[in-house]
Amino acid sequence: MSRQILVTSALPYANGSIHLGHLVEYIQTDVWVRFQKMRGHDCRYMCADDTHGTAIMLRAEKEGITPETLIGRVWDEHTRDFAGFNIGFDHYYSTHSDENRELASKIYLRLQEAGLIERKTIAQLYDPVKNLFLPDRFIKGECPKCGALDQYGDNCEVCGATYSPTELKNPVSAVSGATPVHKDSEHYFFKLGDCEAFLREWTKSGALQDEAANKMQEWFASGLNNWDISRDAPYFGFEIPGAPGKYFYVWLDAPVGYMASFARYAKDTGLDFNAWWGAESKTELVHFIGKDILYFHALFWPAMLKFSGHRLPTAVYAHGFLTVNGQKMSKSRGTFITADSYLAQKLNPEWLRYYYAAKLNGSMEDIDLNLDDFVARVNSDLVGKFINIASRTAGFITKLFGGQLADLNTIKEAARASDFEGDSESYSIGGIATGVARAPTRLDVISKNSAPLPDKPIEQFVEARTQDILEWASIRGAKISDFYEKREYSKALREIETLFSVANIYLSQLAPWDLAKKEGSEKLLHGVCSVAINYFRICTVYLAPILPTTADKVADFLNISKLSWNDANRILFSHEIKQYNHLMTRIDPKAIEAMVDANKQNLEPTPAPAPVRHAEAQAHAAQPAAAMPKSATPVSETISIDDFARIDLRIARIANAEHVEGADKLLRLTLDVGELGTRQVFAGIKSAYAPETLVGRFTVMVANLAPRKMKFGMSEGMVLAASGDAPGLFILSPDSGAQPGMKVK
RNA sequence: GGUGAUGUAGCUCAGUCGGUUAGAGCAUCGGAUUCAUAAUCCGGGGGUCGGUGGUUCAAGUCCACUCAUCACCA
Repeated sequence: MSRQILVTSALPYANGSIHLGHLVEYIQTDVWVRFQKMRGHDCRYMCADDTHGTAIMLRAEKEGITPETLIGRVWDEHTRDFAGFNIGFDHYYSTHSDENRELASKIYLRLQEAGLIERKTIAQLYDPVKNLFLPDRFIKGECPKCGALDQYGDNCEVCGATYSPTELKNPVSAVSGATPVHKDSEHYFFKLGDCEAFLREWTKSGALQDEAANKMQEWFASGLNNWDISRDAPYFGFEIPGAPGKYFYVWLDAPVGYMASFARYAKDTGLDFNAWWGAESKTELVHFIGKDILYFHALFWPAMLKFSGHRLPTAVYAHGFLTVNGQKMSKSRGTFITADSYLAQKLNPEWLRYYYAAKLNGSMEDIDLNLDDFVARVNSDLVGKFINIASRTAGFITKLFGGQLADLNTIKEAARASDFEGDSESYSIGGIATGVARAPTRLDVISKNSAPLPDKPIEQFVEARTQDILEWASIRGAKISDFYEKREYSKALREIETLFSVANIYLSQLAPWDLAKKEGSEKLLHGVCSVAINYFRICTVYLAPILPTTADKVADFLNISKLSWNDANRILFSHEIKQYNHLMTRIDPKAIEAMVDANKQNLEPTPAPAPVRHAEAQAHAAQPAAAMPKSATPVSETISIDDFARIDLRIARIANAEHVEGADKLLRLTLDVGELGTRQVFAGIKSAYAPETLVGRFTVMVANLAPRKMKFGMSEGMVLAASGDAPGLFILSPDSGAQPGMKVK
């Protein structure tokens, strides 16, 4: 029976680029969604940008643009990055939408009717210069416990203490540098404490992983506090109905964004919103999230849904974080890798999808991206064992059999031609048991216990054995689909990798290259290669949720329509396939190094903490530089705007960069300046940059600097770079979106 | 600080209700092979299961303590 499933991933915050940490979640979700769709279920994948909050407001202000412009630009970047990794959202929206405003207001009003909203005046730190209440993360000062300097308002990174911002010694506003003052304000609270009985019950509904349910018990034990859902103006968000000057806290309307994204999608496609979100909905609602935001999705969100008359989540699946080479992602190590920089190195997104899948399971454990292991695993398993099956047999089909696969009987005979023996748990070839025996096989269990299992006599297992290698591969699909369903992708891939192995053993045993030299073996040769191609096709079906692009390429190569899960139960015979073109190349480790280098040098002013989403938590990514006065180079003499306008600054793409023979400090850059053509510039940046890491980067150049003849040739401009007393040299980069030739002003 | 999770081969990970000699892939070493965009097959070596103590006929697995790492603390 076909299920109706609405799936979401957490909404990325519109204040930063998508990086490889984010992608764990989107890839995890996308694989699950694609799997469900392949099984024939009606599955819809919703997401959106999370766009509200103080951080967005200040970031836009700093850039001199409206928040709307900022979130529009980030939406473009995010959707482009996601498309680059084949994340197949059915709809990707924004929380800054009419639908979201309406739904958030409606939910709020219903909670109010239910008596779950209360007002209370609280004192908060206030920036008297910017006239702004300060979120915890925008206040810095000395830790009240250990006295460490320059700590955020919620916890100390030195001693780990947590406290409230009012306890901070010598507090300073990170926005203006002013000393914050205490100021009273009336806030609106959602009475979460009143929902405890319901939440305790819901915890047992099976929607949560065991680990998460344990966590909930912890939270219940420490007591549920009411939730502050309002923020004072100025704030970028939705004004609370009936409360002028008060805005919904970003975390209130963020999860409503799931609903709003669907509402818009439903409007556009004619679906019935209430059938999916009404209290009586028969559909499934599945949220994929990071473990950091469990609190919001396991407490606030179900309580909001319940008491506003909506359906509840069927499942909330939390995953762990990404580490790179065993450590937290770090900008200085170059392991804070953006989605964009991965794609810019022409790395295949399916490699990463495969590697993540090989690591992912249904738990909240962190997963590690070990870059050496990444290269090894993709090259040997994915390309060497899987792709190679087609690569090594397709040539025979094309050259000797006119691209035509053998007929059904020939294939069936060839599928039984090896010494292959398999039951559903293990297999052996030539009498040598291989592979799957990591868990005891059922037959082993029987001999170990020296008595047949009560429900299944040993004869059944023997009968269940098949000598048909294709049938065996087909049978294993049940186990694989079970693992996909449970998000145990690493286990699913283990099974699939066992299939690769069997195919290669089969081929080495039947040795088509020998058959091709032997008289009278044409039929067997044809059969063996056709078996291999069919086997490859079955593997592709199992891999398709992880490797959608490759699966499409395989379908094209095999000259068939898009693969569905049931294709693993069919044999393709007497069918013409196309000529084989290589489906996937190996990873060049140099490209990985280059990507890491590129991320090292692309240092933003401040690091964002790894995979944290959402406003206040990520606020220090938007840290203004003005916060702390520094001893600095004195400012140069004042100039007029006209003086400044005389300098023609342009965006340039570094088309080429090379060492200059005989020069200690210089690199020769060829700059693409769009309509202005190309310029040759000698830049004194050899000490800081390897030429190959510069190619393709965007920077800013002075386009109207008088050309200067140098020993090595003409220099037709100048590249802008920052340096100070400390060692280091940093060339400027525009935000993505800038095009060569654009004027900087 | 409190709570939860994790720690198994050089690397990445399996290991179900405690049960023979702790498994796989990669890496490494030896052999075979040449159809394959150097990719496959066979075999070998490699382990104090973080540490200490306990329960048990039997502990990677259960218990206590301890060390390290990670996360959460609204």
